[in-house]
Amino acid sequence: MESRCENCIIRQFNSLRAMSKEELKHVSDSKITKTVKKGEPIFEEGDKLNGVYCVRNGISKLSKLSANGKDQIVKLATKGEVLGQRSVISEETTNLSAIAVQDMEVCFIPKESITNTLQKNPNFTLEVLRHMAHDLKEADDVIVNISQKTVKQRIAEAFLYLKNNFGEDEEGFLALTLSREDISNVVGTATESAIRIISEFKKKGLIHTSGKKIGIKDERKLVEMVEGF
Amino acid sequence: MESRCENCIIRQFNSLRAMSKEELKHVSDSKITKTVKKGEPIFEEGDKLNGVYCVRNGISKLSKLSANGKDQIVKLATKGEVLGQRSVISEETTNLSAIAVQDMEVCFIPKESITNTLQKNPNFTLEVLRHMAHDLKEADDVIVNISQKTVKQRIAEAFLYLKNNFGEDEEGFLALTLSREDISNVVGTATESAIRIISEFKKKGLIHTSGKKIGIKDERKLVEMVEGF
DNA sequence: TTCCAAACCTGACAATTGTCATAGAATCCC
DNA sequence: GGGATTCTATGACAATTGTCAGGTTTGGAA
Repeated sequence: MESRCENCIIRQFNSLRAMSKEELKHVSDSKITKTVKKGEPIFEEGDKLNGVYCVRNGISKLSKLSANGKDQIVKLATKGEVLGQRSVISEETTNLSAIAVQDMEVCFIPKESITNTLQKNPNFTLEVLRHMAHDLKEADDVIVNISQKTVKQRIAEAFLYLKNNFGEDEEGFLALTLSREDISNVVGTATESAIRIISEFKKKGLIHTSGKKIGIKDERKLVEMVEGF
Repeated sequence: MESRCENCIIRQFNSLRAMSKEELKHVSDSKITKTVKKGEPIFEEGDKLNGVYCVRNGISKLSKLSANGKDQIVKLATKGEVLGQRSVISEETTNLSAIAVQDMEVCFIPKESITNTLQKNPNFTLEVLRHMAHDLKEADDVIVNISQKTVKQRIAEAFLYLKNNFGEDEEGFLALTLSREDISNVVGTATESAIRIISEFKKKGLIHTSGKKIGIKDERKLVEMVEGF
């Protein structure tokens, strides 16, 4: 894999593309590439982050622990996304945990590179701002969905989301396989409820499964369900 | 009321404080002060915004309509907050409606003043970024609360939030009086459920009411309830 | 003041969802 | 390969929440 940020394609997908050559060079010299195995944390809620993590490969769940001991998954981050930005910008401990749901490769970028650039390069700052504006809009959508839709609708929506964002494998299964527990943590429900609804979808022919893997069979009906029919 | 932005105290509470004198002068020359009566919209979901609105007085609810016809209130904005920033920054139509829940006075600032400054003044951009980072963190908290807490807990939490953020009047009632429907739209539940729970709280001596007005009587028990006792 | 519409409230019931208990299936590790 | 552990699955039940269908109160306009 390319080890210089200047040549890293991933950069095209995130705010780092607004950095100047010299800034990138500096980032590249100070960055550390890490591998994170499935199930391992990149960072955990409450950590003080000394930098951000640029995802080169794999997928991470960003979650927050609630008082009753359940995790709520707030976002799934993939190739090209930068984790920990918010924490570094507001100089607070992070409010979310980032845990790999697949083996990952990430680049740790010390916060100095980021904060320096934020102060000097308005284009970069603006680019980061645009990304955050987008995230905030998505968060608003999540709020409305969770509060106004039934668990059934939210699960149907989650499957469609997984298909649209992470695609399918050759056999027609969702490329990103989440445990039943993770699925329930995405939609904000009990694991048993999620399992039950998955069984129901299977019986109705909306999806097919093989072990943990889930494939979408009748996308149209799923869409209708999300919309409330 | 002071009509020049340079002298407006409100500015101290938001990102406008990072503007230079000349930038502020420009904003002040192009701004338009408007009054908005209770119940009237400042803008509505889907509108293309040509600027942002700086709240000088009063309170606005930011809400999003769901497929089933119910509004979900995502945030309550008060004096000093700037509405519509996200939409202007990402150059998209707004995803939220802003409706006054009290009579308001707002300053409309054309987007050119904002976008120009965003490109030229990194301090301003960084300041806006910090605010948005904060909003995003709050949105994450809302997601976790809504999905992991019961309606009862969320209503208790809403009352505490209203007290902490908007205070109480001389008689000990919450300074911001919301309709029962608005309360239910904040916590994401049916209006009847909200009313029922409010009655229950009253019976248990946690709150007292007078018409629409609600006052907190036993803050400690409300806090315990939110935490799950 | 009086009337009307909107907001508030309550009951009854049904649907949804969570909890607990238990069992089978898959996976990991030695 | 076998045993332990984790994940998946299902049933039974209870709790929560939503819906519908009335009432009552309140507030504002004529």
